[in-house]
Amino acid sequence: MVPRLDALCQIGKGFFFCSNLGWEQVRVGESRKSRKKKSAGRKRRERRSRKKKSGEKEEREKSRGRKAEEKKRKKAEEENARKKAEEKEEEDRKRRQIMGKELAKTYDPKGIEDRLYQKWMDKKYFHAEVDWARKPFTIVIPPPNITGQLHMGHALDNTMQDILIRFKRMQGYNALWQPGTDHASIATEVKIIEALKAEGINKEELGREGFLKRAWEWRKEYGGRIISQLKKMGSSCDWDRERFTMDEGCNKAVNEVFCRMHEKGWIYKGSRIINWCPVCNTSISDAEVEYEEQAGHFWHIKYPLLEADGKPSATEFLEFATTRPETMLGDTAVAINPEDDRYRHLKGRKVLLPIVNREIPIVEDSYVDMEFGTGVVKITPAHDPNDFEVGKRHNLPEINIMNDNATINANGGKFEGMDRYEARKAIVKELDEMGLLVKVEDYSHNVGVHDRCNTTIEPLIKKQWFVKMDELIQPAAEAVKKGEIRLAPERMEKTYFNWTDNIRDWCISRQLWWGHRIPAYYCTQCGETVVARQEPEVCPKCQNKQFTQDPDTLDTWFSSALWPFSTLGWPEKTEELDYFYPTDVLVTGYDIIFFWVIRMIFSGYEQMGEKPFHTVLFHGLIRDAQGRKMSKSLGNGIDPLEIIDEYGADALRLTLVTGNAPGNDMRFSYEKVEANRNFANKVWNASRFILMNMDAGKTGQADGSGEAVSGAQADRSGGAVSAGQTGVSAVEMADGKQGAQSQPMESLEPADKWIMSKYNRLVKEVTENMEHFELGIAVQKVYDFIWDEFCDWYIEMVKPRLYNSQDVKSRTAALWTLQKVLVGALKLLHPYMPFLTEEIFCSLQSEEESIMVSKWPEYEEGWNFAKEEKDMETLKEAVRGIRNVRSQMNVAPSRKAKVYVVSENGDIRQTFEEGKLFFAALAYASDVKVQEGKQGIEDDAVSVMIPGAILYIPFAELVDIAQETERLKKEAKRLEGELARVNGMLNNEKFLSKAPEAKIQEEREKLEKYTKMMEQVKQRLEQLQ
RNA sequence: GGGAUCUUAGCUCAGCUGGGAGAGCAUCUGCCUUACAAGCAGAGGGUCAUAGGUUCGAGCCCUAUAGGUCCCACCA
Repeated sequence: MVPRLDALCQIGKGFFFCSNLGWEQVRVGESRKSRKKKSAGRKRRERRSRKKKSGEKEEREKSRGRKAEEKKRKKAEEENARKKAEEKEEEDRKRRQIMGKELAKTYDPKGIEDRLYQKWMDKKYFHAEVDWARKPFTIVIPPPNITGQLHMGHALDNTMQDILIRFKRMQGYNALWQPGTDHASIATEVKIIEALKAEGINKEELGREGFLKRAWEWRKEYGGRIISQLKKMGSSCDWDRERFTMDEGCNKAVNEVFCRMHEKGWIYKGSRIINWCPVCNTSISDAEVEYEEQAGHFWHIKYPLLEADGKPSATEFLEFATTRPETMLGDTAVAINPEDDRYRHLKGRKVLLPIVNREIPIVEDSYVDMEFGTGVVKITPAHDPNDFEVGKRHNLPEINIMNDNATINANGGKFEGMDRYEARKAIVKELDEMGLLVKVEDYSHNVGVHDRCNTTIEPLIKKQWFVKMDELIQPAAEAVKKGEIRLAPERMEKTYFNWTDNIRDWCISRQLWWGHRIPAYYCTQCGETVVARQEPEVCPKCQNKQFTQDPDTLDTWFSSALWPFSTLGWPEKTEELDYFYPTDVLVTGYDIIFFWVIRMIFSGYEQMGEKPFHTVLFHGLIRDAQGRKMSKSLGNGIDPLEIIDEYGADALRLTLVTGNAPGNDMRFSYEKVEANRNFANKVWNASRFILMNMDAGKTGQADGSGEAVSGAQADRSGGAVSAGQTGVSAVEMADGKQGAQSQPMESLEPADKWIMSKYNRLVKEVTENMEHFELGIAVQKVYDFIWDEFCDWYIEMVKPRLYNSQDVKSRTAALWTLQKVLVGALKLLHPYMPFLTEEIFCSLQSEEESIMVSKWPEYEEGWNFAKEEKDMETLKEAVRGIRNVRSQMNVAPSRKAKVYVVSENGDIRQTFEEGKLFFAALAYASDVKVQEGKQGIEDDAVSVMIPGAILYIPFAELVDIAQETERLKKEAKRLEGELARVNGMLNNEKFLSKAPEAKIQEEREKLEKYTKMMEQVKQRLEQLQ
């Protein structure tokens, strides 16, 4: 039966509830209050219908945009200037439509994001050209795989890079973010093979040529996907410079490096034991092997000792245990520790390898651990890395018993053709029958698997190309030791040194087709190997003219290692290379320190003679809400694009970089994104408020869209007098375009100076944090400033001034400050939330065409106002105190009450006088009386203590004297505690003699403050009695 | 086996060089106050894993212990 309406079905991660209203998605495991749920559902419905409308509008806007584009092209040369103005006007108009009207009460990133990104692209803001007059700042992108889809890891990585690059760009650096993609040799090849399989084609049938053709087609089809996804994130990469690890230039770089290192003797071909993946049919490097705990068995086996007459003993055996009995086919010795007394008598004797019937020696090697098992080890040099070493030391033969697909080869005698696990069974069975199997234990051990396909790797001896590491690694280790390259967080250095100190030669050849072909050529006649940049013409040995190229390709990380300079044009001597290299910061996950970071560093030093970057900024993994790794197999991955679609790119970006220390893993949750989306909305609304008040002045004037003002505005601008005079932008004022108002300082009120002072310090701190790569801390400060200080306090303080059309000067100063601080805060926020900030910025002012190329705010000594800061804190404390008391007594905000401020301190009285207007509004006061004594105040008024003043609120019918006394006693107790603490410190001679003077002074001031307050409380208590 | 890291409010985590414990979410109370209910105002909630030590002073530095996570090496 086909489910109709109201059917519940599961698709992907979420449940979709199908009703005749449409589809609603409710996330699993979400616990919400039903009230909230309902309202959220309503909201969603509203949003949907809104979306629909704006979708239509978008279409209209788009087609309008297209027409404008065409016109633009025609008139381009002659009317450039005029058109620019027109464009701007059009943009402003659109924006006003969105922001000014009631329907835009919430920030909707849809439509805005794509439009702005297109604008940035059109204006070429991302593009960087060599310019010696300016300082460069360069980041090379960790090239995403062409097989890839954007996942949360990319999202984090690229957000961090974009934040840094936008920050530096605004600071005036010539910022280049060099983008590109990685051919990802094995990962891509595996995927193509899968795709071919689905078509019933196998790789060998297709042949190398055909396969590569397919691979390039693949690249064409999927290579661009992740790029377009990065654009959705807002990444400001210089797309004109996009590169690919297998493009012509990178190819050239790879060949050049290979040849140079070969000439130096640092690349060599040799027979070594390597990690072989029998499924991918290729060798892989040590770094590509992962260890997995697997339940297996421990087979205890004994080999008979050989008697003097060459016959196997029936009584003497050598017993040992193994996890891979099948490898016995390749055993060429049995080893004991030379110190082992138990086997002293066996030195020099031989054992008979059963089944194979091969005589093999007993060798002595300190590698054998006497404590472990029986202290006897079978030695299979061809199939175990340790045994290989032992074999080399004792000149043992290496017998390879396996084919490349992990079946037994001819050396395995009758087991030939069997799979390794089949052979294992058969051999164990046979040994058991021969009475040579002592016992079988369950055993859990680590098994090496290929990180790409999870196949158990097989150590094999193969001829492969290697990079000799011991010398190459030295400058790389030194660089970090000396601090020439800084790893952040610092602890990553230990991981780094762990690798440099234990480096082994790097196996770089892969038996794959998709990748850089090794530039080694073999003479078809004499077999001579020639490594050259191009195919040689004649064999230097036998003059033959025919060659075959080495069929192998290079490890994919070989080309990635050259990325910081190959993308800038190396090996050509380009100006870019001169100018942008060394790059500045590399941002990446700590999981590829070994794969990539170290290899870039030694390649940089070796090829360029210089570091590739001065700082590596590491980030952690993004986990799911339960703390699990996001993975395909678990199906717990969250698609960043879905998040962008629902909450906007800015909210996602902010989520990824806040509340998380550098290098630490992070749990991803929808709640966090939601909170940040809410912040975007907060910024949007604060801006909308300011914009409305600016526009209030302009309505009725030139602005044609003036009739669309909201009700709120209409109410306020009722007095047409003020309007025309106060419609002023911050930029206009700051630039002195408003005559006398060009010196706003004089007209600023204490509240204005307070927020300016706070803002000024914010600029300083945020800039410092960002320069130290403390991205999370920096944005947290901006967030707190905007929400807590600017919105919750300053905007509220200033409202009465904005609504009062009589005092033009005061209103103008408030507007100027609002705009100045908002624009500044938006700039600080821009690297994190580029879309939102750009959209608002362009609406707020008409001078600069984009926030992303505007100037980063600077700290200014002249904007510090210590006195105003202190005074405002006093007022805030008074407001909080009153709100607190009212809340405790359950007084509705609509019920205003008179407030008396009593203080003997003239300065404090003045502060309250000056702030009277907003103080009354914030403290729900019908009237504020500031006085020295307590004349006219009823005894039963509620009192609030702040340092230096007592506030009285006469709430006669509400006040319960007993309750009030109780409250004051509580306060007294709290103060008592504080006083005890401060006195404890100040009476401690050691503290006085050793603590810094500033700290002592601080405590003294506190003592004074608390003492005063204590007096006030006591006084008041007496009055109440 | 070697190393790193974490343990802070009910949950997720900040807390930079030691100087009176913070945020978001959740909870409770009151508010549709003319920017924002995706909001406003207020409140509750923590022996900063445990035990020692250094210091006038420790969430922060040192040592040990317990538990979690991760990396490296690898057990034949």
